[in-house]
Amino acid sequence: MDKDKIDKKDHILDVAERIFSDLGFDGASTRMISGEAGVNMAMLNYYFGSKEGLFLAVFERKISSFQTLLQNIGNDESMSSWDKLEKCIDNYVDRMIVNNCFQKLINREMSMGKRWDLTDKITEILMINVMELKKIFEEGIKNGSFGKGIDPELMIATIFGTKNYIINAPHIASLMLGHDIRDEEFLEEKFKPRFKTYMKQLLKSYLMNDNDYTK
Amino acid sequence: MDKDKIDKKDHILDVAERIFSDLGFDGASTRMISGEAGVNMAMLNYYFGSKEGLFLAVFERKISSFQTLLQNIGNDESMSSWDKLEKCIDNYVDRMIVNNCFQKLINREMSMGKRWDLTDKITEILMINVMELKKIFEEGIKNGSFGKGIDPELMIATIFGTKNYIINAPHIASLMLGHDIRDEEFLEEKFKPRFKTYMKQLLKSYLMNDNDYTK
DNA sequence: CAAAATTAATCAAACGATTGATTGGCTTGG
DNA sequence: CCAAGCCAATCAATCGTTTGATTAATTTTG
Repeated sequence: MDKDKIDKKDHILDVAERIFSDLGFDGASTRMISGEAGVNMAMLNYYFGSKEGLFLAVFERKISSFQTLLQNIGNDESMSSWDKLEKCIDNYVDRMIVNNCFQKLINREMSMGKRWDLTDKITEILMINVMELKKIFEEGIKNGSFGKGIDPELMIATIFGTKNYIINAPHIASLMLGHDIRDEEFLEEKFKPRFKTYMKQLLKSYLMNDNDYTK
Repeated sequence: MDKDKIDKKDHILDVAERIFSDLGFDGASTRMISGEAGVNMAMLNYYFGSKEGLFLAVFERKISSFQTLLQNIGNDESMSSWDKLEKCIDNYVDRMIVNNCFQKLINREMSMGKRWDLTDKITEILMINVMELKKIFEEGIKNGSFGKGIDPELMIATIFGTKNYIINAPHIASLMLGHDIRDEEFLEEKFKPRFKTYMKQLLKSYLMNDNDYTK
């Protein structure tokens, strides 16, 4: 049956995603992935062409679920610029917890200079989110919701950067917060609300200033 | 001469630092490092014992140069809490540019779970900076300079996170800013001042609010 | 319908390349 | 001369990938 084939490919992708996330692209070996997935090594190349093809397949599957999610926030005419921004933040925070292994994987690969075709594809995807935010900021400036003196680009760096910092350095974050960040209950009940609140206050304070720098 | 030996070891460490930073531990090969350093491959093992030994040597050299560099601004009685924070930001931004290769290396290694002895060591170093900032924030809250409702821990995440985002994803950052972030002249003349200004305004807006959340 | 032909899926084995590490001998300064 | 510095050659291991054979499934044909 066709169903079985898809299930098997999906199972391979599940295993590959976990191993890639844990060990990175270089650290993960095709033998390990095939072994853990219970399939013959040659199947990886048979199905996905190459190790890199497998990695891309993992990536594409993951992001296809993202793509549509936040796409239409920006185009919603009924929301104010600030409401859109709030919605984006809620979205990012919720997703960052669920997919933190995968996010780590992306961040690691992005910081690596090599494998240009790969990073190009990742860049392409990430830039969608970036542009989405940028659009909201620029719209907000135009219609006067946000101060004229704000720096949209660096604000984006702050939004993603703060999120990534927590994800990439959970060891440090845990020490800082006085609680293991990987504890799911703590994450869900304490950290997520706190993080959302903080982010919104931080951005709001900055955005609602005119930040006039012509002292 | 002994001097020559030290110079050569140092040169190897220079090259190794750059290559490890660019390609990661797994991605960097001993042949590449030795080749680019212009020494025989066997010399790496002769000097440093192993690839991991070389990696550790890169770290220790860099860390030892850090140790002395960051002195406690926090204990200066003559500065206001805000002035201290400003000074810290200037410090971090300046340093981030100089050592961005190494910073990348640290961030990657921290996000990777393995090599615990190493991450423990890195954590120790990074926590010094974290605690320094935390002290300033808490002092500012206590003496009324900063609003009571602020979230010091997440602010720290924002400061380091924003910085790391630029460093780790220069490809994205460059696209965002419309200019290659690795262009040194642009970095020094345009980006650094802009980044400092943004950071200070962002933090100031947030800190000077009372952020009362009991709506 | 049944036999033959074709295609798809799977496997063990081996491929060439590259990895980090080691050897043994050559060179050289003290 | 002799230890330290150095290097070409080589090691076993592992890497991602390919192969050719085998089985299972599907389609075609008489």
